[in-house]
Order: sequence, then C-alpha cells, then structure tokens
Amino acid sequence: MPMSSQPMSRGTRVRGTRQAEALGSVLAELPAFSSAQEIHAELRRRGERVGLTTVYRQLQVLSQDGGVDTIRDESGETLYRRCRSSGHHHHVTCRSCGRSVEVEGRAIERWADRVAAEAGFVDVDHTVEIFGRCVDCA
Amino acid sequence: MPMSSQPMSRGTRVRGTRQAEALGSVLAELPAFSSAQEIHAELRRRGERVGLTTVYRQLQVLSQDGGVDTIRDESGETLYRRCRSSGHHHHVTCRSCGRSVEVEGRAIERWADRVAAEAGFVDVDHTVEIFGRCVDCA
DNA sequence: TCCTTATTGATAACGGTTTTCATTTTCTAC
DNA sequence: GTAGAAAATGAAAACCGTTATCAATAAGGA
Repeated sequence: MPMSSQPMSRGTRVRGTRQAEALGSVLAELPAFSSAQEIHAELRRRGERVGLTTVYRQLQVLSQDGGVDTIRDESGETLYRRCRSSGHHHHVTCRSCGRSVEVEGRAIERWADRVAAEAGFVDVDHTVEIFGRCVDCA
Repeated sequence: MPMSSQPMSRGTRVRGTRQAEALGSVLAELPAFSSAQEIHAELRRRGERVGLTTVYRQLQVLSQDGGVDTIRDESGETLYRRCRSSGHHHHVTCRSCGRSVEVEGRAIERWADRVAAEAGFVDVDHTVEIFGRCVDCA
C-alpha cells in the first residue's frame, strides 16, 4: 500500500494536509518570487501554524514537480513562485519587489544548444534570468 | 578601527603581497571554474601559506574588478575562474569538471533587453549560463 | 475504530561565506 | 635603512539559509 514514490501528475503530491493546503493558497496569491522564510512569515501572518521545515520541504517537492519556479537572488538565497505556464520558460524579475513575468524564447534555447554543441558539449542545459526594475518600482 | 564595510579603495588593488601573487598565479593556471575552497586547497598543495579568508577576500575584489568571472553551481556555491575575454560574455561550463568556454551572443543580449522592455522593465541586466558535459567527461 | 505509514516541526547540525580583531606586512616619508 | 601609519592577513567565531534528526502527530485504508 505504500505509494510514496508514485509518478503522480504534478502538483498532486502536496495535498491532503492542512499545511499543504495553506501553503498552496499562499503561493497562489503571492505575485512575486519570495523566499521560504518570507512565505513562512506570510503563513504565520494569516494565522496558519506551519513549521519552517515543512515549508522548505513542500517547496522542494513542488519545485521538483514543476509546480513552482525557483530562482536565486544575488545573495544566493532561493526564491519561489507558483508556476504560471507549464512549458519551458524564463523570467523577467524585478530586483526590488520580486514581481515577475514569464517569457518564452525559442531563439534562446536554440542558440544555447548550438553554441554548446559547437564547443563540444553534450547533455546541455541552461539558465537564463533577466532582472530589472518594474514600472511600479522605477 | 573597523574596516569592514569599506574594505579597500578600488581599482586593481590585488597586488603587492605574497598571497595575492600566489593566488594570481594559481588562477592563471586553473582551467576550470573552482570554488574558493578548491583554490585554497590548490594553494596549500603548492606550499603557499594563504588563509582561506584571504582567498575569499581577494576573489571578491577580483570579481568586482572584472578580473575573474563567477558562476553558481547547483548547490549555490560560488565558483571562480580568471576572466579570459574582457567584454561581456557568457559560459558553456562542464557540470563534471568545471571546464568552461567563453561565448558571445549579441542576439541574446538584444533579446533580453527587448523582452524586458516589452514587460515594462528598466535598468535591465541578465544572467545566462549554459551547462553540459564536455568531450573528456562524456 | 484500529493500525500502518507518511507528515510534521522543534531543534540541532551543516557548510559556505563573512566578521572580528589582534598581529603582521607593506609602503611612504624621513 | 628606519620609523610609523595604514592596509592586509588569518585563526577563530559569527552568520544565515538550508537540511537532517527523530519523537510526536495526523492521515487514510481496512
């Protein structure tokens, strides 16, 4: 009966507990990339009693399942935000408030694959992040 | 006398001490992105007595001055390598050995600026890193 | 309900990096 | 060459985000 590591369509893992429900609802409303600690603080602000460890754990699972996107700020801290689009995409993120827009760039994917191949690399992956200041923060 | 938050004036300060000289020579020879601790270990291997703190400090200054490039591996650790070309560029880096090739991509810079502008962002910056497995490691 | 197993969370540990601060070294001025 | 001020060094401690521990709790099927 253990069905722990079932494939499970993405996102369905984190359901069933009060804590997961609360986290999901906070994530659904947060418009900006936020740190695990910020998310935890937001939960407490709402009166939800969820341990910080649990927040980290859930976010880890969610990001593996593709339910949340992650980026790293300049200090190296990991920031999370619920994923809007399901395919491969990148972000334009505000340095000040964390607000973020998802963008596609097929040309970029092709470029990355090409230059890597030219350099003799295989099994290629890439990270592209764009930072700036959004209208409100400028 | 605190000197913490204004470490040193500016410019190419890293010269003049035995430690800086040793670090510069190690950096010149290391072909791969390496962590501060790896670089420190390499210094010790060569019989140079340089403190880990000093390695971190020098690398920080060098990266600010553009003398070394930095990337972050998947665990969040910062890796350093002496900068080969002087202009803006990106890297194709081997996940296994850290070996890296510098590449240019004017099309990518333009793309990043454009999508950011379209999203209403200003003061735009971007990070692009490509990872793969190099010929030797594949 | 009972029972097995997964989940939770307070706390401790971890690991990379930065701070502290007393000591050493460098550099400039004699 | 030497003195003295300023900068650099480095061992140790602090820092801080994150992960591991593990006893207690909660969930869901029989």
